[in-house]
Amino acid sequence: MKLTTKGRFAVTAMLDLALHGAQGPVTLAGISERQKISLSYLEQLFGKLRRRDLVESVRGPGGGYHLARDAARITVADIIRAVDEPIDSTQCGGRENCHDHHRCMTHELWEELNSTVAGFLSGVKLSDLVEKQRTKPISVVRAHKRESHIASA
Amino acid sequence: MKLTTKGRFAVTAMLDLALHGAQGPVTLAGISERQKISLSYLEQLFGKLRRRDLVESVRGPGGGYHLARDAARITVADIIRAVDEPIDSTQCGGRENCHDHHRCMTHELWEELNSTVAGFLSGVKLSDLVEKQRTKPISVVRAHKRESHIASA
DNA sequence: TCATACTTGACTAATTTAGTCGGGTTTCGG
DNA sequence: CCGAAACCCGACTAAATTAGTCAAGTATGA
Repeated sequence: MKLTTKGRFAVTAMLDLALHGAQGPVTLAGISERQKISLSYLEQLFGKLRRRDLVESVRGPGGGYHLARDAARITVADIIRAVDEPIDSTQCGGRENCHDHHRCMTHELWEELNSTVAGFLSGVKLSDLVEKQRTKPISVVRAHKRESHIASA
Repeated sequence: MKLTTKGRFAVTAMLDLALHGAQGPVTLAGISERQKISLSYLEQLFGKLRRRDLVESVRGPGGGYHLARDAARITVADIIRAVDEPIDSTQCGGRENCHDHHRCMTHELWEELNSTVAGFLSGVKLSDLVEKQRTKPISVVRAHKRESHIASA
C-alpha cells in the first residue's frame, strides 16, 4: 500500500462526493472549487476511480459523478488502491540485495507492516468519514479505533 | 513515519551488526560485502545512526561499529526514524487545500494511520529480528504479532 | 445543435530518493 | 613516527516518482 498526496486527494474528493451526492450527480468542477483541487487533476483521479468501479459517471449537461455503491461499502483502502499503482510487495523482487536468509527476515517484517496498514485502511469506510464529518465538523475523530495497539513514538 | 529503501537498508545493516557484533566492532566493509550495500551508502547511513545514538564507532585499525545499547532496547521504528527525515505530519501544514472542516477529518485519518504504523514498528525490537533470524532462517515470521487486527486486502 | 461535462492519454516540471565522490580525521601496529 | 585501516562528512548528481497540465476528443440533455 503506497501513500502519496494523490491518495489523499482521492479520499478527500470521494468524501466530497459522498457529502454532496444526495441530490443527483456531482460535477468535478464543483469538487474542484470546494476542495481546491485542479480540475485536470480530478479528471485523472476520477478516471481511475471509475475504472475501479468506485464511482459512476453521467455524461452531458447536468451530469457528473456519483458513488457506484453505498458509502458503507467503500473503504479508504479501496480508494487508495484505485489511484496509486498497486506497487505493494516489499520491494524484494526487483532489487539485488535481500539474499539468502537475511532476505526473508526483513522481508517478512515489511510484509507484515503492509498488511497492518492495509488492515487499518480497510477498516475505515467512507460512510465513517461522512458520519464524523457531519457530527463533529472539527474535533478528534478516532475513526473506528478500539484498542489502537501500542501507538507511541 | 516514512518508508523508503533507505530505511530498509538501515534495518538490514543493523541486523547484520547485531548478528556479527559478538566479537568486537564490525566494519562497514564487512557489512557492505555481506549485505551487498555500497560502502559509501553505509557510511551515510551509519553517520545518522551514530548521531541518533543507536551505534557507537571505534576508530582506527581494528575499529568498526557496535550497537550503542542492547538489541532488545532498539526498535525498528528507532532505526527508521534515524535515517529517514522525520517528515511525519500529515502534510497538512504546507499545502493549500485541506481547509475548513474537511481538513480536520482526513487529517485525523492520516494521523491515525501514522500512529498505527509507528506503533507497529515500535513494537518490533532488533532482538526480535535477531532471534527469528537465528531460529528460523527461512520461514514465516509473524514477528511479535498477536491479534493482527483485521489484516486483509 | 450547442453548451456542458465526462474521457483519454501524452507530456512536463518539480520534488524526492538513492547513491557517489572526494576529501578529510583518528588511531593502531610496526 | 609513519602508513594503513577505518571512520567521518558534506557536496554533488542521476534516476525515479509525483504532481499536475494540456489538447483533443465523445456523449448527451435542453
